[in-house]
Amino acid sequence: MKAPEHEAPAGETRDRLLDAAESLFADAGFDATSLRQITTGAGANLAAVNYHFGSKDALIEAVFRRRVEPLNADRLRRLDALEKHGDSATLEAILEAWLVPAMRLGHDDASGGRQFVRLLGRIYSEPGPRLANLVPQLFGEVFARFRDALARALPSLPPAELIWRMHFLLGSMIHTIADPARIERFSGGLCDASDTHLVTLRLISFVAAGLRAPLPEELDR
Amino acid sequence: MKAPEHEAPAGETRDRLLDAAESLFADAGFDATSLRQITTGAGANLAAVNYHFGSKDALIEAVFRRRVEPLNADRLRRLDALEKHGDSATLEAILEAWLVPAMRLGHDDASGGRQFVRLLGRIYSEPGPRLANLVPQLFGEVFARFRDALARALPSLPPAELIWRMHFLLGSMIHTIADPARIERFSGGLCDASDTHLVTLRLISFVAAGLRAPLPEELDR
DNA sequence: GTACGATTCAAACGGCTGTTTGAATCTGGG
DNA sequence: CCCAGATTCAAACAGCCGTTTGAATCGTAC
Repeated sequence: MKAPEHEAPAGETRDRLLDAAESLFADAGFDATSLRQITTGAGANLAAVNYHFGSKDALIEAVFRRRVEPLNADRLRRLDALEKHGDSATLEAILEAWLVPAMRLGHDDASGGRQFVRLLGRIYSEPGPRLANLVPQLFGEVFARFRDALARALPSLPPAELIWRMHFLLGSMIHTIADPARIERFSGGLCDASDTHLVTLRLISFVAAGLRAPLPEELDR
Repeated sequence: MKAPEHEAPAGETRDRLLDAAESLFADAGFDATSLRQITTGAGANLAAVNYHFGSKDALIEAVFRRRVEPLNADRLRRLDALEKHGDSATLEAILEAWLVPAMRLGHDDASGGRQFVRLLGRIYSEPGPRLANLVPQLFGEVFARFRDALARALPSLPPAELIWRMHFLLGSMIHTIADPARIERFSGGLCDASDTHLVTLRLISFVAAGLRAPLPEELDR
């Protein structure tokens, strides 16, 4: 009942389908990528997707789940480590625990992480009901954990204002991580996104300052 | 050679096609929206799109051009007004000149602006070569004008670092404008995005603080 | 009124889509 | 050895896609 020891291209069919789908989705989008392209790219039969996943939509969801679960685990592990040290963690340290795992994933050329983060940026702007319920499902728990940690690091910020600022910082991070080459095109080569550490440093200093900004008087009532 | 005085639904066929396309694209995306849906929604014949625009891709581009040109004009007019007052404008005022026109467009229920801004958020993450060259084409000149204005307001910030921070700020703004209801879902109703003025205030105070953040020592060399 | 260009229309084009089917093949356990 | 279950396979399914065509219709200028 088990799969064979050796496969033609590499690994199990199921994984090869996920790899091919991930890469093709990143390049062309979900709708523009056909099951025939995916199964051909994976060296599998056309029916393989429906056999292993049930439908194209279920395949898309599986592509996300495979990467997001380790990503969430990495983020939570770092946050736990921070909170173990008694008093509340630095703002910068919390942001680093959120950002670094995604940044690492996006620069991991060995696995398909680089392709995946491009999808991750699209999960928020993708139209239609296909991914609508996926974001809270995938990230809801981790969001809440980081929100609480940030609230402890910024005790004078009202809860609703914290959510607003987390919303802004999410925008910055997604925009940056999802397409590292974008800023190089955008700046005409003036900016260099190859050094992950420096990008992280820039992004954290930007959003940390935004989080710590004094409340406009008009909102302080 | 001119069109008739009165049309069945409203306005010229060309405009009705753009309206229907804009709304359908916003709801379902470019690929998932068929020309048949668009022409039916516009009360036009299936061949109308290819007659008036040449192809579906050209229609997509026309949808963007129609709204972006007035948006750019509004932004530049505000920036010009700021720079007329002799010395360099406040950081907050420049950001306002950038943000308010888009914010207004997104809350204009009469025209299809509300639908359009959802597309605007997608133009950055949309895969494939279809929109690849459109962003610099539509926004390149206006970007450059605002970059120069920001550079004058932040004279101690190195040029490359300014681009990085503009990149972050763009992420926040796009994320916020493209889907005003997102934060209400995201916050479980705790946050209210209905008051444009307050949202603008929050966003500007966040990104202004980020722009003014001191350079991390590691980058200050 | 008639000729002309612009616009609309119904119909068809070839091609690609996601999914299903039923038989063939493979693999490990009794 | 052979059977049961898991996997693969080729083929076909109905349906929708964007685009093209050529004729019909419209409004206007002559």
